[in-house]
Amino acid sequence: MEKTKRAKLEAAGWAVSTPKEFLNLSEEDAAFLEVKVALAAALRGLRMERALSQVEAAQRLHSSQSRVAKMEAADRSVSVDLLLRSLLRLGGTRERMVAALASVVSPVE
Amino acid sequence: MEKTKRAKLEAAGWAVSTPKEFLNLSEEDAAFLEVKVALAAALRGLRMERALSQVEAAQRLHSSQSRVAKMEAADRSVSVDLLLRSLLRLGGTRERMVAALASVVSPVE
DNA sequence: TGACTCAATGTCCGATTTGACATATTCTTT
DNA sequence: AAAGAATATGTCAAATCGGACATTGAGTCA
Repeated sequence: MEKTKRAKLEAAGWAVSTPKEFLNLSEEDAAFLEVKVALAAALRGLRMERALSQVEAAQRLHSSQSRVAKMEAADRSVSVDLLLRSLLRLGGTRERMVAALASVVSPVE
Repeated sequence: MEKTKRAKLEAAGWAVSTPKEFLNLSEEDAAFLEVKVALAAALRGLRMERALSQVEAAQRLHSSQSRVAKMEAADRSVSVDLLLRSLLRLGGTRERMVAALASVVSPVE
């Protein structure tokens, strides 16, 4: 959640806790979200390393700036498929993908 | 590729080689496919471990038997999102997901 | 301040995905 | 071999995704 939004909600009397609790996510959905967020972060990291603007990245991906922004924000309208494909197209290795996912590894049960 | 189809193609005089070459896949698309196939295999493995039929697995996933079959076959109509969510819902851990992906890890460049 | 670049967000609509159903194929057991 | 269970495959309508465009906001430089 964005800082301003969080502040507004709290000012309005809402107790804002974890995203999972706030959004009523099941354990599985939370885990899935974590994966998505990790991949989104990896994409941003890769783009930064390559010193590309979102516009330039979009060109290489045959996509648009807005979609790149949404990918990096792990937007609802972005699938893991798109994130993986984009990572690979930007030159990410399989190792890198796995490393990104490994960063969220922790027991589920 | 299915056995019968491959046989038919070869009978028709086609030299059938690797899926990548046969289908004209780019390096990225090939890598993406590998990931999908690995996740599909992991799903089947998990279902087997749990000793579930596809019908039973479908019930737990709020899906259908046919879709489970397609998931395990890494069908075109199945997204990585669906595979990941299904793995998690069947009780797969993040470790397991990562392990499945790690099995396809190899240099891209 | 104004012009400019980069990034974020909302919306549209064509394309893809998905649960469901029907049907076919394969496997197992007798 | 026949019957039944398990699995595979084709299709479709509804839901979701994704590229594109417009707009906004935030940061930078002259």
